[in-house]
Amino acid sequence: MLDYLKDLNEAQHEAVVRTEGPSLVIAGAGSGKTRVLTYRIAHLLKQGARPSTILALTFTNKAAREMKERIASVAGENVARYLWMGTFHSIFARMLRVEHEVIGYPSNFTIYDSADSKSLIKTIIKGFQLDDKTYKPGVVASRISMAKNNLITPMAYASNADLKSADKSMRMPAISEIYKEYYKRCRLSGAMDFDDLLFITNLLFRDHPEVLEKYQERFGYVLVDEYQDTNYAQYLIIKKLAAKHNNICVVGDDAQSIYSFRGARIENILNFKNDYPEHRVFKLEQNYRSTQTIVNAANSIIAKNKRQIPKTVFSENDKGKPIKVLSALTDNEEGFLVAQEISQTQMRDHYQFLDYAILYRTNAQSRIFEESLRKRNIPYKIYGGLSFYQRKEIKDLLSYFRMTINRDDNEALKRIINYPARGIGATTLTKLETVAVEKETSIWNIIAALPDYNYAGLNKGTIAKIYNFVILIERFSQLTKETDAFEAAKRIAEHTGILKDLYNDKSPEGLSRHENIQELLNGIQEFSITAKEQGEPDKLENYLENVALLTDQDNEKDEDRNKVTLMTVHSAKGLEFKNVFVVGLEEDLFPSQRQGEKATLESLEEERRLFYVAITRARENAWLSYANQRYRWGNLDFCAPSRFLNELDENYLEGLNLNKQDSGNDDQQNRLGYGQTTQGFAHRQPPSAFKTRESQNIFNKKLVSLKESSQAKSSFEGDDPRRIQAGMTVEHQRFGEGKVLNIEGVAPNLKATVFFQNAGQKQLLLKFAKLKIKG
DNA sequence: GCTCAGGGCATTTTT
DNA sequence: TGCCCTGAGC
Repeated sequence: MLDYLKDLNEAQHEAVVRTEGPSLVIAGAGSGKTRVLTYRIAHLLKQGARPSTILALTFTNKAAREMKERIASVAGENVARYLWMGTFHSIFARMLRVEHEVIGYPSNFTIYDSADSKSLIKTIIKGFQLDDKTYKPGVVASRISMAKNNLITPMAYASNADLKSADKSMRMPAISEIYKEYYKRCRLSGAMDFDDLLFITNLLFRDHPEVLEKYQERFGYVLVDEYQDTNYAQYLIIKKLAAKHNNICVVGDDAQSIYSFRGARIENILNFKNDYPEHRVFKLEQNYRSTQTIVNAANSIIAKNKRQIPKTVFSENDKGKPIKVLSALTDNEEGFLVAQEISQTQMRDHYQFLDYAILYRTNAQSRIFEESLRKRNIPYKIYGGLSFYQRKEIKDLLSYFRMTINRDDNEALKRIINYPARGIGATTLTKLETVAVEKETSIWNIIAALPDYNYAGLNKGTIAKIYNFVILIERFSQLTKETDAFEAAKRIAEHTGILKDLYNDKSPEGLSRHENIQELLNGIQEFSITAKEQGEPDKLENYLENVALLTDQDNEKDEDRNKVTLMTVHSAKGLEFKNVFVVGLEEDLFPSQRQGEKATLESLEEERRLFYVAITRARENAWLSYANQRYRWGNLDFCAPSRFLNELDENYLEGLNLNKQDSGNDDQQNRLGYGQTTQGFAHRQPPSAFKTRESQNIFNKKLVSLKESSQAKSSFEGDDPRRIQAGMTVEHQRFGEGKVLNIEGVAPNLKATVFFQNAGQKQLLLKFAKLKIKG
């Protein structure tokens, strides 16, 4: 019995079996955190705790699913099914649907994703006649998000002097008004945004103690994964829910807290001991993932950080090879070096492609590596960028679904009222929206009862078109009630003409859009089938409940398995690879080292942790690479390697060849800069680390040859005719691939002579010839 | 109501 | 370099 406990070391074992009272599990990178969490739950179940009394919260669907599967394999599927296990957002969305009456929302409330939020904010800004260059919707959205994460209501915001003066100094004094209006309109639309799911849960618990008590009573055990990433709203929910039984177990690693920009508070984990004086601490310090070299090198980076929970992460694995530093003079060379290393080590040491990951700070950095991998025919996959559920065609179809479930959903209505085109344009929509705002109701309520509103001043033709739209949605609503999710979805896709529309579009983009719709329908079919099998509700409404909370990483394809992974360091958290390249380590990419940015001690420490997270993804080998010079936004930029490279203990490195100099204290470093990064013509000076004569000479020599060849070398993808230059490879719809011989004229009358392999030399007016630029 | 030329702007991201 | 936004013009 309990043989699963045998897999655990002493610290892990303790953390699993001490189930009562508050527990803080400090889990260093690769120390078996997920294992402890799952075994702890399994252990609770074995000891007789009912699954429905266990609340386990994670940050991603993937983490929740994996944990659930592992528990199912230990404790049985029938038990695992009844656990309250999921992401913060999905669990509390579920709770809010049950408790909708108390908070004055419909149970079928829509969940607005960030695009919906932004678009609503944009309309509000326009409606207030504010300039959206000053009031950037994204910035306003993040202010509102910040407020909600800190449980500041619109009212509280308006009377908060600090926030108001901060807004004023950003020249956006009206944010508090926008917040108020945004909050109101979400309610009128029967919609919650992501932050609302936590914010309103907090309001629910604050204003309805009887509801809080019900859940406090229910959850005998509360477990939280990645506790260092919780924001204030999440922190408070957990604290309240666990207050009765006090069986709270949080697992996390302060050294991996890298999400402060989205409201995560490292204080939550640092202060756990104050919140629960009678707590126990379990430290998982043995790293099972990586070589000693990697673990020690990573430790040496965060050693400088002041605020941390003391711990000694160690590895008993092989010492392993030193971390290799690749210093390239240009970004192209960096890409080349990385691809070369992959080819060589892969052949020499028989690795598969899935054993490699390339990690970078920003998504935009992926391009150069894509290119270099493509040149060597190395298969790769990229995470990040446009997610499946964010694609236009998917959002359009989902908006139809949303409208059939919650007709007050203004954002959905605005997307589809004229898609496919039915002659209801922007002017009409503005009129309708104005009336809706005036009457404090949803647009649907206006168009469903147009005569009551004097037809909103519309002409006869338009009224008829709107009437048809209303009928269509009514019909779909009926349909979704009568049939299962798949049948309803399929019929909607057909009847709206979306499917046919995309089917007729034979361009590559149209083809892929059609495929995407098919893929979505397949997913819905799968949902319908499983729901039926498990005896759960199988209506479109039920499918829609969670789809807003899904992301790309929730549907990985099989054919993508054996490929090199390209992703940001942030999204690599929780993953591991045998071989990891941490690339683009220029100082310029780290705000704490960028001139003109205010670096706080906190942000500097977080960047060290980011670097720590990156390195500890590697099991066997790690590479660190940087380029001293790259094209950024059309300018030649000089970069120094990040200071974090200098902070690494060189005993663990191979190939670091810098003029190390005293880097001074953090404050001095923050004021160091190497010229300007402004847009325009300002160029940077070579960094001081390269000011020895020798390195300067190499630098200059390389630079000259680079400048000479940059024209021919430059390659990119896109179809902006302004970017087309002689020497480029382009693709034409009819003539296929060709080489641009010369360009004359200025836009819009750019003429290009292009040599096509199959069609000979052609003069094209770029205005009419769509050329896709190829790498 | 749609298309296209030109301007302007660029962290990290899960839900 | 890529791409989103907008206003002008059809």
